[in-house]
Amino acid sequence: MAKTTIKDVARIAGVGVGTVSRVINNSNAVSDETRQKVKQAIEALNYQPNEMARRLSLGKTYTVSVLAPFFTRPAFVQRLRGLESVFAQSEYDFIIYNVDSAASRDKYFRQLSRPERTDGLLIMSIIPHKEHAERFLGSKVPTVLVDADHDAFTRVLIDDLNGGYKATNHLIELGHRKIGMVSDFLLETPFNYRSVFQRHEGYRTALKEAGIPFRPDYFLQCDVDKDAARETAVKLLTHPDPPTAIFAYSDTHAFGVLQAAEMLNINIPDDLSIVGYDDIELSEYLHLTTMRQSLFDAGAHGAKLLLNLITNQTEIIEKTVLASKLIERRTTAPPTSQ
Amino acid sequence: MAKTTIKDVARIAGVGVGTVSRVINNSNAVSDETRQKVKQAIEALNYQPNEMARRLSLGKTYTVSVLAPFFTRPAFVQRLRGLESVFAQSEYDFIIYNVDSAASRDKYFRQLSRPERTDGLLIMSIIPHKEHAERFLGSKVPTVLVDADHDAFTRVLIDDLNGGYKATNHLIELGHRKIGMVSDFLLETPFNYRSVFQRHEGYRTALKEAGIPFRPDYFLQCDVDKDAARETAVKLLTHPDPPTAIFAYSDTHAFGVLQAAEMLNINIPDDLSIVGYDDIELSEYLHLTTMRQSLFDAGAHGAKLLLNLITNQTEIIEKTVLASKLIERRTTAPPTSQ
DNA sequence: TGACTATATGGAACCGGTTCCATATAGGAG
DNA sequence: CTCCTATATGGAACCGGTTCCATATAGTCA
Repeated sequence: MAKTTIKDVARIAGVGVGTVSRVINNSNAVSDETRQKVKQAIEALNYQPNEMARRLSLGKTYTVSVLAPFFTRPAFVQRLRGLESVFAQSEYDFIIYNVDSAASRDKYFRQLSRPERTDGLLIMSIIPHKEHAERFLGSKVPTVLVDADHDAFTRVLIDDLNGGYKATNHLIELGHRKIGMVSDFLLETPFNYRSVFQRHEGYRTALKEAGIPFRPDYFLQCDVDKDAARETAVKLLTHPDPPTAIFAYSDTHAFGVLQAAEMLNINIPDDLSIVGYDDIELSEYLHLTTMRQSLFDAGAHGAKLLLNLITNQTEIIEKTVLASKLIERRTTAPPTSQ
Repeated sequence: MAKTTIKDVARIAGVGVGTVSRVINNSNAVSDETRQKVKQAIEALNYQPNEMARRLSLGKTYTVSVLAPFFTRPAFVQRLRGLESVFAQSEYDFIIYNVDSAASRDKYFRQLSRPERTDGLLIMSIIPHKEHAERFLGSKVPTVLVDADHDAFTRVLIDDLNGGYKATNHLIELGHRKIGMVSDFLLETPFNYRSVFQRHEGYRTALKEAGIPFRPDYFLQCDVDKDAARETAVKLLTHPDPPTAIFAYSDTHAFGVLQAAEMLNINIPDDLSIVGYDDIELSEYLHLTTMRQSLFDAGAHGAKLLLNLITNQTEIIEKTVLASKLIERRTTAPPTSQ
């Protein structure tokens, strides 16, 4: 059986194509009688409109593009779940573009900053440069940032500054004075993680308030990768004057630190306290004290904002900041020695 | 600036639209001279063809649909990574449809079994019923199954039968005779996980070969959910005659069992051995002995098969079976008591 | 009853590509 | 030099919808 088109329906129902179209989009005035005829014809032919023709005609893509670096990392997956829960209810498909290099980022930014390519853009954890930002704003593609800050865009943020502060302060309140941080790279990333800066900033603010000087030798940077974090943590823990507590940029980093401690026979939490960040699923198993951020909510909220932007074409820029919360488990305790 | 179309390019280059189209699709014979003129015009106008118009005209969607239940579970995410690595290189977008109920499965199956809706279908861990299978085959939408078995489709499988066998046999070789299994639901799922049956089958075969009778009271079923698994494991471990070893359907199940053991002060691996399945990232941290399956490879291979099917329209049905491999860590040991 | 208005409907034009077909031109063979 | 063929190219028709515009019909009011 050949594809059935709107013409077939019109013929069977004995009406014009315009009328069929009106029935499908239940728009305007169509008499009940005609509506019935058309609906029966649609039923009889098992007709479904061709999506591509519809999109071309309407000048819409009914597609939302999600740009995410390393979308399979636990924190991203949680946010994706949030996105999915919203987009699945809408008439928009969402396509994930995995950004794993500056080159792929630029390629996707170039391709997707055209309204004829996508109806909306959701960018995760990548701060657009000046050049990119101008392109997006000029192109009028509705854009929402999640976990990336830029004044010109509607965005959903986690209060990483406060989160970094609270994590560090928790260690200080337990009595720690020698507090290291294992961070993601502060400068050398093509993705401009805003959260890296902010958590670092919060860490330093907490130290400062407590009158603890910042020690560059206590602040090490490495990739979001358990093995890299383990090696980095080994360096920190074999320091001649090692810290008694470590704030890790992510739970993944924290797991590397845990592994390093295990290798070096350092007892957790007696000889070393660890605070992570994210509260991914895994963290509960490992009893990791960590900062919980509502990743699912951040994703879901970002998706809602984007759909709203698409339908309402508003110029209003919204900034939502979600809080993180300390979840105390078993990797932090007052320092024993010293 | 208004959208630039192929007509604008034709006008600027002083040629017809047909010629521009030929240059874009670098097809057929176009003289070098003309080709240059057109390319310059494209460059000058920063022209990019409208994807929707192209798709309508070609009668293709350039879209591949991925159906996955619970796509954020670790095992699925790993497979998705594999898919992404292949599709990103191709000209196809891939759209993920999250199947979380029989209703959503049926809805997506109905929608997507039309060639005008999608160019290809990749179904994960869902075995199509007779009715669905017929629909797909009739519709001629190229379809590949990953982790789901059906004679009529090209598919990528893990050898779960052998995997279940090897996992159980490992416990038997260590000297265990009282071996329980914490499984996913064998019957009550709308998704027909093939792997559930197969691992169960492998488990029973290994027992049988060792002359150990199957005990229904040692075989418990629950969702792929750490908390559910914990509760189920508690039941098993507070049995009057508890098993000395447990084979868990998934690593997620295994973590629930680990938690239950911790709650009940049962020592791992001295008082209880545990084997999981999947070898997700988390498993290494927890030193879980488990069956590693190459999830990434399964996804990547499935994607390649699908692209191949789309371009070559072959009728040949391929069946690929990937092996699982025992990774021995620290949750298995010979039984101490009895 | 006639004029005017509101409602319902058919169908052409359009969205922006691709492709087929007709035609023009150049080059080669006889 | 003429005829034939291969190559290059322009442009109409088409993909399958939506929407605007023109028209027909029914209903309202004086």
